[in-house]
Amino acid sequence: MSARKKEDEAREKPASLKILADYLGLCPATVSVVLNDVPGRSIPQKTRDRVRAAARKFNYQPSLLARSLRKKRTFTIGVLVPELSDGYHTMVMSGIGDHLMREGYFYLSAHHRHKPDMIEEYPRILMGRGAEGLIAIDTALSHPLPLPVVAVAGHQKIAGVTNVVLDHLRAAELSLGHLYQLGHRHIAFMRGQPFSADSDDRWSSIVAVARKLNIEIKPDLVVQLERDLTSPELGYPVVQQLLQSNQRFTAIVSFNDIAAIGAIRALRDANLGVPDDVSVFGFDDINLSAYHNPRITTIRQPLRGMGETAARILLQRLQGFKNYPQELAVPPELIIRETTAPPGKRALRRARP
Amino acid sequence: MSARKKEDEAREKPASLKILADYLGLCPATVSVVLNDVPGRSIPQKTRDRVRAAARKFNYQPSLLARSLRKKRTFTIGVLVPELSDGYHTMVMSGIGDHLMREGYFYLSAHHRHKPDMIEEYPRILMGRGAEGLIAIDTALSHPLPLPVVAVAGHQKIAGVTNVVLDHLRAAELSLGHLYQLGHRHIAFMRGQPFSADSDDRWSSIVAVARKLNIEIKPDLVVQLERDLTSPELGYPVVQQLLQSNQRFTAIVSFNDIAAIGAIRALRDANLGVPDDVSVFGFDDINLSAYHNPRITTIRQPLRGMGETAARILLQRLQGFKNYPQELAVPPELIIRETTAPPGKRALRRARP
DNA sequence: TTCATCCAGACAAACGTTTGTCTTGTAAGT
DNA sequence: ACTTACAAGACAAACGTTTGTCTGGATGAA
Repeated sequence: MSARKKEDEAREKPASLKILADYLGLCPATVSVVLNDVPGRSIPQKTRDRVRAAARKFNYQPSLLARSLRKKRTFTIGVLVPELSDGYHTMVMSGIGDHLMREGYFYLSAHHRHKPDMIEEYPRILMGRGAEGLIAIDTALSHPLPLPVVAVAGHQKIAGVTNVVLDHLRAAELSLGHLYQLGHRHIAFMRGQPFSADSDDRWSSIVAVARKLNIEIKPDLVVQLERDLTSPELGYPVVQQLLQSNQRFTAIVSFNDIAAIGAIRALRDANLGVPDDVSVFGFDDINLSAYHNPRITTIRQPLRGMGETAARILLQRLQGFKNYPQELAVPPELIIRETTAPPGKRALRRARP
Repeated sequence: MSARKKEDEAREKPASLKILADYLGLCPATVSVVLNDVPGRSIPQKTRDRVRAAARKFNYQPSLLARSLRKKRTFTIGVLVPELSDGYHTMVMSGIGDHLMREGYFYLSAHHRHKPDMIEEYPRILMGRGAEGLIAIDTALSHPLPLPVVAVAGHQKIAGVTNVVLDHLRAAELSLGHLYQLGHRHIAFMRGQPFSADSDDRWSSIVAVARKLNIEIKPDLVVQLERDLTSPELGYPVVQQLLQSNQRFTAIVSFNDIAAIGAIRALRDANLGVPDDVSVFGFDDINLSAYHNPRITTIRQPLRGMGETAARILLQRLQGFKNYPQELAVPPELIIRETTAPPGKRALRRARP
């Protein structure tokens, strides 16, 4: 009986303020005042209780649409992301979502698959839907927008856009430093896809650090990722290509962990052991890197933390905080596992036929 | 100059219908009529052109808030999900997002981490925010809701909720059939966490198929996942526990691929080879299963397809389609890779000390 | 009694749209 | 010249809130 009643209530559409007011013999404004605890209004406690009881009884849920229209606050953020099923993006989104929901905001997400027309169109649509601010993950924004924007892994400096980025120089120091210390001098590199926001920064940092360490970057040992994939298949063919060049190398610096997994597989399929013959260095430290076989040595990006940071900055900006940073670099962390070791002999032997 | 102008426009907040109307010397209603191509209204082409030109000039973007309030359509869906960073959920969400955006809908997602009070609260909030329907992924809804709901991997039959589920019986036939055919008779099982919607269905299907195949399920060879994790750490300790029981088994049926990876690692750490000593059977076929070392034999759930199906059904229901199915089972697929092989000798030897 | 005060709540306008109805002005038909 | 008809657009109400102002009545003080 009581369960049945509860069920019925849950089935009903929430009542409007007017219905509630009619039922109570009050006017909608008064009901609104009570339910929102508007200060400076004198409503006797008895009436307040009646109103609250009725609200419960009718399962009243204010329409955020109407409220937003009136108050010009929606507590909604737009999130732009290239792809929903990718580990990097979802990790960042997870941090974003955590922080936003904790602060009472919701978010609309839109994925654009790096298509420029969508990247152009979605911010407008999201604004039309009341987004108060935007967070863009790995998205190549091209011009300023009339609302606060925070970009994660954005590489452009755009007015009004706060960039939350990894400290790529530090990351390159950690990765190349580690390999150098192990004794590697002949290192192959994988460059990220042109559409990926981090690609250029990460590459120029590597170039800078390699120069500092006196590591030569041979053009033949640099391969370029092209495909828009989120599976290890990404890294497989380029490493095959690398092997066919027959150049000597003892280590590969992969663009990310996913590609590193593909790289390891390509090496294995070519009968090369990791790390016995070739060391592989990942990037990101996704969930699975620690459980891959062999466990992947990598640079950890605090992805969830970057998402939270992005959300936090955006909310601060929404609250009128003016002196927001134009860029915020977060420090990477070196995670040494099993895919790196001192240079192997077979790879060298193989390179001198 | 032109670029500069374009930039300025992009910086401006979109103008309202009233501003446009004032500028044009028309009334807002007329402008609305033109921009929406309302049929049955006679507006001369000349005026139409003027209106459209002005809309472009002022970068007009209709407020979906206001429109929704008036039309009582928001083209917004609420998505309930336990966790944003999990591969299973994001894969399904990816399918959902694809279909919804293709059809001009946006979605608000909310993650609840399996907390009952949030699962109770969020649907209300999402409704308040104008969600026309809900998609719940792996979420234990407890009662009917006053709007169309589609559940992916939901295990309850609830009025008004369409369940999109995997055909678990078929999945069990495929997995156990495969192991049986290889010669396995002593099989260990991993049961999913109690809060995971699929756990019970999957288990009862396994029990049913095992009975049919005359495979005995020994209580000592059944371990229960408890922790709310999305990393392989999930499967590690339970397999250690299994090994300590010192019971003979030649194969493990894991609850999912993530846990299978943890299981493989636990076996390896106990000096047992996969599949030489013990076969491991996964579930889900996540991106990385094909690239894990060894490649994981598993059941593929068409996750993205399930997401798309869920979104499609929901949209059909929103369009007033009444004869929607109460449940829709999608067929799994057996993916044979490297973690299963005929029973190993060492595992048997080990079990008879 | 006569103000002034204050309480409780009503009233109205506004947010930005959409849509049904009404009004003008012009052109065509008789 | 007088309807009739239609084109072009104005007008108003509505969606569900919020918020500033206003009012009627009760209460208190002088």
